[in-house]
Amino acid sequence: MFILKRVGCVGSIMVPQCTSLFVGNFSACHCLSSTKRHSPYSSVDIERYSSLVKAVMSSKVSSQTPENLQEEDEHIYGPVVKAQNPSSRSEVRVPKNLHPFLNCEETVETEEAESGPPARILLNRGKYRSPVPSVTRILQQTLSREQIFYLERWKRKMIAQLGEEGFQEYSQNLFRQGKLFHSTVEDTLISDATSMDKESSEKAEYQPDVQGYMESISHVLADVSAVRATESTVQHAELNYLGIMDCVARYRGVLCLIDWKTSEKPKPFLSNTFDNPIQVAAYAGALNSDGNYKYQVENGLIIVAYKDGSPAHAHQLSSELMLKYWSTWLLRLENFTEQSTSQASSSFVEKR
DNA sequence: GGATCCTTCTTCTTCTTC
Repeated sequence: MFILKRVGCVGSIMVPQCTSLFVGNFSACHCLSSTKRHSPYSSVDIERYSSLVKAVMSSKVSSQTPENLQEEDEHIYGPVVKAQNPSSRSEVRVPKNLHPFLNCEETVETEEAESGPPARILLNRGKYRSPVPSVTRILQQTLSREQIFYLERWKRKMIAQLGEEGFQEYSQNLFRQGKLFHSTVEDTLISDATSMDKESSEKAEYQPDVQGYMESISHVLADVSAVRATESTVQHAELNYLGIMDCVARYRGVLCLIDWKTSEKPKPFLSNTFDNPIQVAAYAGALNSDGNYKYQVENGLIIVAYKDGSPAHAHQLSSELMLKYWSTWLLRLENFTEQSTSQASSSFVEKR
């Protein structure tokens, strides 16, 4: 098989640059192309230029072959992760335990008093790792092979650019900005909820690092009302997981579980947000089963804020979408549980 | 004071033709 890579120009002669398989067999390649249509190659005096063609092909200008490209890729990005075959991909996996998203025993009570400061239930954990895993830990430990591959590749690229220390600094800075942004949003929401004069906070001065992000979400904040909870712990007793949700409030009149995000890249589509919708569904499902909250949520909202102040993207998750992501969450939870049990049993065997 | 936990982010691209 001959693979035509690109057409280069040498002097006034058009020379097809093929992979190494092509070298020394110009006529065969020529025949392939001439069967389709009359091309400029047909007028090339093959005998006369064969040495030139060989010289060009053996030069170091284009020494790439599929073999060394793969080698190079493996060196830079690690071994190739093969995509799933279409038949297995089309199979729709359904969680074994299709737990309801809404707690049917409780009535969906959303009309209760919505004034006063928002609830904030702090995480109260023991001294050592609790047997209840968190949403973040579960999502991190059940990433797909594809996600792990792209994340690792990105990390290697960044380290190549910034160096190990530079990358550490860069990551820490992203986390620091994210945390600062979250606490600033929370402060703003609490002060808006407790203050009668909402206008005053709209002209607030923020720390330079979050000024752009706050500007970015200003149009979203204008649509947020009746904040019921901020940075509050939710726990699903039956499914055994917990987490800290960002916010519950009305967005354009609809009660939503809101997750604030910062991003360097624009994320105009929900698909750009990776596992964020699953995270939101996981928190909402936990909240709906958690007796500390006297209401339930059926909708979600992911707000992606940008440092340059450009308008944040707001991805609203309808109740149908939330159910879809709830189902995905249940699968991830199942995977996590299976992993934990197999790890526990293997360490038990090792100890014995 | 030290250790631990939950978060905070990061991925989905690369060349052919006008």
